[in-house]
Amino acid sequence: MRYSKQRECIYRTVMKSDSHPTANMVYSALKTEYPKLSLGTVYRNLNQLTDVGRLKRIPLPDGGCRFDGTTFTHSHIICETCGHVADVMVPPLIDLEQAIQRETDYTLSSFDLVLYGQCALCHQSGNTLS
Amino acid sequence: MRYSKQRECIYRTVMKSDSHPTANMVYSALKTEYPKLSLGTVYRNLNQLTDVGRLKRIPLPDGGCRFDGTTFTHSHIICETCGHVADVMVPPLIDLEQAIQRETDYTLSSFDLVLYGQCALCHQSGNTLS
DNA sequence: TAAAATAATAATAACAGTTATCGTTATTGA
DNA sequence: TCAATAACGATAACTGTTATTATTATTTTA
Repeated sequence: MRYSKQRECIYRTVMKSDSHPTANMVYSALKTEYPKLSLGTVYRNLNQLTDVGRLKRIPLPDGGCRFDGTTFTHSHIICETCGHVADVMVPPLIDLEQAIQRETDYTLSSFDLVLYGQCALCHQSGNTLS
Repeated sequence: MRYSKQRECIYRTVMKSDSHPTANMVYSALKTEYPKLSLGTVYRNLNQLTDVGRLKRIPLPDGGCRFDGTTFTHSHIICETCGHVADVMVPPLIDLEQAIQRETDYTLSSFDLVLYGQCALCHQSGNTLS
């Protein structure tokens, strides 16, 4: 993996963001400073950085996906009203592997826990989607 | 919601399938018997049935999504090699709500637990993706 | 250090899954 | 039975993402 200015910017943008940005959010954040940046470049680099393990991919139920610079094991809670994504450390799911072995013939390798709810802002302001 | 022959077929196809079919799988399963069936109709009805709560949507990490006629609370384990999706009853995540309250300001409403691994067939045959 | 080799880029086309449009058909309630 | 309208089929459009290709930038090595 060769150095590139674009990759460094893209990586730093994800790292310094606390909003688990999408590819498009990264692109928007950078296009003012680097007007010639291509959206394809953003996707390519986010994927490469993910493959290499420097970023994590968060697939969303609507098909989109977000990127996370946090590497330690954690889950995400998504506000069903405004779409904000927050980090959560969940208690270790100790019984999980035993349950898998009991109920299926699968070999477990990893899991994604995605929580849904409403963030404090949307909750207190009574916002809804409809 | 008005009756339609197409909706009934689509619903029954998901219910009797054990493979958590995609919209396209439902379409393929029915197009021989109903050659004039439109893929748009399949999507429209799967979405309607999901909105009404008669089906559940399983969003996959690759952006695709599958549908499930099982209504009771359960999770899914996905074979990373062949893509097969199996049902799993996971032990109740008792400490989850407390962890959310401790760490975030979100109100929890639901969660999706998606497990990844390898099914017995792929495991014993040594299959890999690459 | 200069030149060759080749990753990475920008621009853009292509692609997959899904949703929207619209004229037609089928269900339903009066 | 017939008017109102939900649902349909066919197809266009849309969204998020990946592939292509000619060009540019980084790295290797002579």
